[in-house]
Amino acid sequence: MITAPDRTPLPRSFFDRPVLEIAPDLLGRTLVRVTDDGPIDLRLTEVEAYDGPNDPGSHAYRGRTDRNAVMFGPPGHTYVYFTYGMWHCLNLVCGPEGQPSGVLLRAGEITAGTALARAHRPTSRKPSDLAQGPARLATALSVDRTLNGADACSDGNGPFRILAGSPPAPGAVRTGPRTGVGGEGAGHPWRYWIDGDPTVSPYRAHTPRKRS
DNA sequence: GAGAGGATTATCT
DNA sequence: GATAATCCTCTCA
Repeated sequence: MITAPDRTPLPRSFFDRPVLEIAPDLLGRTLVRVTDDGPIDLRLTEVEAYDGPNDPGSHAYRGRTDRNAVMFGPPGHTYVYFTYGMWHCLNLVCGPEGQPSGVLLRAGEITAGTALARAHRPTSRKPSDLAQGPARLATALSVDRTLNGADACSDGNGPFRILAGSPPAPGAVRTGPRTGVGGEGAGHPWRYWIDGDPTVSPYRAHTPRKRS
């Protein structure tokens, strides 16, 4: 007897907690991206926490700017930023309003709407790499800056919904240093993933770019 | 299979 | 002007 995953949407109160509680609790949940062409379901397998003003790796560490303003807003909204001249990354704003914390969605498994996701990412070679990495995830879900600040907890027709899903067994959740963050911020084990999941992006140590 | 390096632009100092 | 919460392609084994 297989029980269907819980498709109850998570309430906004889920995100109104300390970000270090929320991040591991998001693993195994299902993010539904509603596009004009149909919904795509993504089961989250890897996330990273960014703890606002206390976190040198956070975009909000140096205070509020036009780009990161959404992180200072109410929880349960999306924060989308553009990086490396080519890619978008998708975050969820956490914690009480005024405290700029967020969770970067690093990787996941497409569980429905696979054809749509493949259309967004035609270079993908196998199902497990459709959303293997933060920029790939955003590309597969057709996320760009027009979705910055979208409500992920709306019960109506919003572009996002997050379902309760099926959280992994506590022992299956691993933590470790974050990717791509150097300096003091590298010391915090604020990256969370589901152990052994093939969609988790491979760890790469922080490598400063060489000068040409 | 694994490692190195180029791509490309918004944002901040 | 430098940097960035990265990905893709090419090269070599």
